[in-house]
Amino acid sequence: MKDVARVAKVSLSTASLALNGKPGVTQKTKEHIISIAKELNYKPNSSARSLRVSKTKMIGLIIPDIVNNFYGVIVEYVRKEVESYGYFLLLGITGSNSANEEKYINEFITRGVDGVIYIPQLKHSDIRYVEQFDECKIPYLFLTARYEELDVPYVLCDLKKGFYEMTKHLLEQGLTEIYVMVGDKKVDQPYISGFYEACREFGICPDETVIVESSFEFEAIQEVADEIFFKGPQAIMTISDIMACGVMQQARKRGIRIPEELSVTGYDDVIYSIINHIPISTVMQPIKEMCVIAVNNLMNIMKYGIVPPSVILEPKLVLRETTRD
Amino acid sequence: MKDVARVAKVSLSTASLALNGKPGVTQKTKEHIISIAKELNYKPNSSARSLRVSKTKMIGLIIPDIVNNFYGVIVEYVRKEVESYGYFLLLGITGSNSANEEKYINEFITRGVDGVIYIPQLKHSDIRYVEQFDECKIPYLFLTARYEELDVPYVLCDLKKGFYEMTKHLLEQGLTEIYVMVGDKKVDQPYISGFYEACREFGICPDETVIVESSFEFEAIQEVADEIFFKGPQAIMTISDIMACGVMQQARKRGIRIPEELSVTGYDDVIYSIINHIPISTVMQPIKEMCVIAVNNLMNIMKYGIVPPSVILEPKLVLRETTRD
DNA sequence: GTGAAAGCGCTAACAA
DNA sequence: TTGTTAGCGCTTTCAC
Repeated sequence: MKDVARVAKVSLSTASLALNGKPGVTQKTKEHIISIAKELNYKPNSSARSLRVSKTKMIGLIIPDIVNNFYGVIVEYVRKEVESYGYFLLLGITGSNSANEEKYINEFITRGVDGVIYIPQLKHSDIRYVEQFDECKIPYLFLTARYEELDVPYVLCDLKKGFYEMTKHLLEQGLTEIYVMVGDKKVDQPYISGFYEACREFGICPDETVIVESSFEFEAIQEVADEIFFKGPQAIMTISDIMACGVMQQARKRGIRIPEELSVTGYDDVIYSIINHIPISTVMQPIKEMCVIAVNNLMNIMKYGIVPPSVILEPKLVLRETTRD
Repeated sequence: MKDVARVAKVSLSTASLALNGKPGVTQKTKEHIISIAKELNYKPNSSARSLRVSKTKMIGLIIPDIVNNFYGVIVEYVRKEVESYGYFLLLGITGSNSANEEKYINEFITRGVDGVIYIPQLKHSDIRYVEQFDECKIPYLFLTARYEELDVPYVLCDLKKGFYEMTKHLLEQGLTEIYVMVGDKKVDQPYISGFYEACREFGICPDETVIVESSFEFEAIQEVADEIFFKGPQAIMTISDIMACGVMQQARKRGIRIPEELSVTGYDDVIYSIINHIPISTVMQPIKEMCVIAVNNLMNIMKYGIVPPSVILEPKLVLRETTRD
């Protein structure tokens, strides 16, 4: 910038004002300076600017896993929204590992992000990590999750309700032998509650054995599916579209016809449910809306310090071909 | 840091040395300083450091699309590798849009990344954008692509060879009515060349009508598939696993049995080919290897200024259930 | 409307 | 081994 100022024969401060489009410079000198800057191929140094103004124009986003399409979509929407505000997105991918979550929290603080959108997988024991953001006065909010013990704004979709609706739909079709495949009974409690609530309304009360856990490894899903098949299920509900894919593949190996002999449902309504050879019935989370609201709310905290109310969005059934009509 | 130094009763520079683990400080004072820093919850300011040392410890990665699993996997491997060197990954997602590519090139320069890994989709007319990196002396290399007119190191997988092998495999099974679905005939020339080379070896020379273009929209793929079905194909080869999914879904709608009546092949060997109800035969790109080599090569340029030779890796056929044995 | 100068937090050369 | 100091590139207050 020094060079630009020198060549344009103005002072450093005038150059700065002009290049940042701030008032206090004649239209003519401004244009002159800008043209010189272009000529010299001037590129501002954002480290210097950040140091000076204590703002980096960066927003951090912490997600568990980028390979999963669900988070890929989130990244895309958050990025678009964040950039529309003139910010740049910094991505932290934790692999659902608490230590990594802490690592990225620190990384973001050190790099000086102006705000953070956080999809936590933090165990309750490690929850205090996030308070670092409070100490450093960095605005943040949770996306797709919340912790009752923490007074942090969040935006998420009502998982329990989605699972409740899907269960109800299956029950209404007269299906009773329903099994539920989850990742972790504790973590996935909302889905399980939704399931039991619907059952209760239909006057049935399946015991705990219908809830089965599986890791998210594709082979593991298939093995667990096999175990369920053994019990003669009429329907297998899962908590993610990719799980549903695993169940269906195994069903094919066993010659079980879908949906005639077995209904299978996913959750999230991401690409896996759409591209599968037999499109999968699932529960839609309004991902785009969640992301837009999250970014807008964060911006409000950043700009005006007002903390907007947390929001819980409605899920929606998407019935395709793995359930009967 | 000033506070840390004051509380520890040492000078700023001593604190700096200690906190950065540099020699020139007694073990004892060092530990003392570090403990004080922890107590005060000191977090270094990387803007200041970057400004001072003209290094940001950030690597930029430019990709076309994060929703696509192929790039998601790349991000994951590149991130892991980059972080093992103590760097932080900055992501630029262009949506295959030249203007966005330029935007991120500038963004990365302004933010001062120390190096860039670039998956370009740049039209040849816009190719000069990348020379900005040269002007700013920022090391960079291409991943999954190269431009003959540019003397920039690259690492990629031999697309032509992969398609050649798959075509040969199909031909060996006696299939002759083979159609090829590409995105853009120009861009996807390597695949097409591989196809024709294999055909030539088998003494056949299909005319140009067997090569059909489709956008990557899922509905578009299905429509194009329908058009091909009309011509009575024995096999449809595609250039991506997700395209193969689209073809297969449409085949199901038309009651065409796979692989008995129709062989379908994908490309890349990413998650879509694995989780599909009928697992898809495809061509594997050694993504992990590509990423590791790319990062290592970039580091070598950054550290020693030596430009390692570009590399072209071998693809591998992965035969699953959408082709006959 | 324009310029001079201070200082953001840190590192590194040099002095002690 | 430790301390003093200059300066990285930029913004912003204040004087002119």
